[in-house]
Amino acid sequence: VATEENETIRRHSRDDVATAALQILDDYGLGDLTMRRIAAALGVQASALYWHFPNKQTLLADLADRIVGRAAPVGPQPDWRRTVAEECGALRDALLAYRDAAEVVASTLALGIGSTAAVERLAAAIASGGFDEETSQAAAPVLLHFVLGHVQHEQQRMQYDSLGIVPEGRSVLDGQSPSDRFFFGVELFTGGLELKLRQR
Amino acid sequence: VATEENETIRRHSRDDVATAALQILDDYGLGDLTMRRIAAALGVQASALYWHFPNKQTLLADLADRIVGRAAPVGPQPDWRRTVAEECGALRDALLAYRDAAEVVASTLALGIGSTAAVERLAAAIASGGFDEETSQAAAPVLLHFVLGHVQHEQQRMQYDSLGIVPEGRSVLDGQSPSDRFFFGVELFTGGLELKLRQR
DNA sequence: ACCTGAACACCGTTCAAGT
DNA sequence: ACCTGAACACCGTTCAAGT
Repeated sequence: VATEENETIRRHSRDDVATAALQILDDYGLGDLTMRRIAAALGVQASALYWHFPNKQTLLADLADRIVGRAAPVGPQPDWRRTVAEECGALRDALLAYRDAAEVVASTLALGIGSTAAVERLAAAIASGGFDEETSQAAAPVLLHFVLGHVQHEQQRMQYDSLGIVPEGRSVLDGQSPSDRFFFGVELFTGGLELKLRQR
Repeated sequence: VATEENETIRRHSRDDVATAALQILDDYGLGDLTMRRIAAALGVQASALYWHFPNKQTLLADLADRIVGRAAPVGPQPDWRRTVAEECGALRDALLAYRDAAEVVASTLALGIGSTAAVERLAAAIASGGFDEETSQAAAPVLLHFVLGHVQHEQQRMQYDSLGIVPEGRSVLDGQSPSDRFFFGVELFTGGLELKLRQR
């Protein structure tokens, strides 16, 4: 007879739900990421998800954590500005790995839920330049806002492009790649910090 | 007998709808800004709104334009960095004037709808520092992303505070006001540009 | 020119009940 | 421990029809 440790009667775990949600996010975008759709992908009723997550917001925060958590570790760099740039690049790559990821992370950040892993990594990178805690802690969110805003735009553009829509040929900027523009923005930040350093 | 130029039979204009929506946004927040609620405020069916706006997204874009359009003009300043800071401050004030305004503007910006007024003002301010078109055009969105991200956080905090929720005492930053932190971020940007200028 | 009424195709969430 | 089924209270949007 079947015993209670029979693994085959196991249904879904919290992890299964998050994985299915991440898949839907990447395949269909945030607009199609509904509780009903996630449930359907798991062959389950929407109400079943509420055993694993108290609400959709919490699920989204979990997805945001997973996305940011996949950011590659950054090794030692020649200087602190390079460290910050590499850290931002790693975060950007992690966001670009999932459709609408920047929007997901930005919204959970704005709601004050979700982990502080991203800001902390950036703060640590800045602090490696010899800045005091106060400066690092103040500068990190500034950087993060830029990164999220920039990638959000990039991903929006990707959407348009995949739909064949070409909105307004922006003459001047066409010469630079999104990646170039991104690191230009990062350099503006580190440049500002550099100046602060020199003025001491 | 009544003639067709009788003004009293006039119902609502596009402007009335936007004004009512702006009022609801400020009083109840973006989450409660539904087509049905706007219609109710005007004493009208939700479907009536679709005579004035093709969809909700367009309405939101219009609200974003109105909010940004209310930003105070900035007079001549002692130097370009001050000009940029004042311009950012004016934009911030305009956003702080309406509840959830930063989120409204950010979302329409991300969607690629809505006017480019905000970026253009910032680009002009930067260009006043003697930067070429390419640099100004690349730097302006960077700044805007920061401004929107920052104010979004401020407004989120205001929400929490009004609900009596106090999320995690952030020891280090408590000494600085949101306004201080904002202008610190702006200075990081202009500092980075300043450095670029000196290196030429 | 501006609006109604009714409908369509959805949402997130709750909760008693099942296994 | 995990899920069903049914319901609740909503959404945005369409469209024929009214005045």
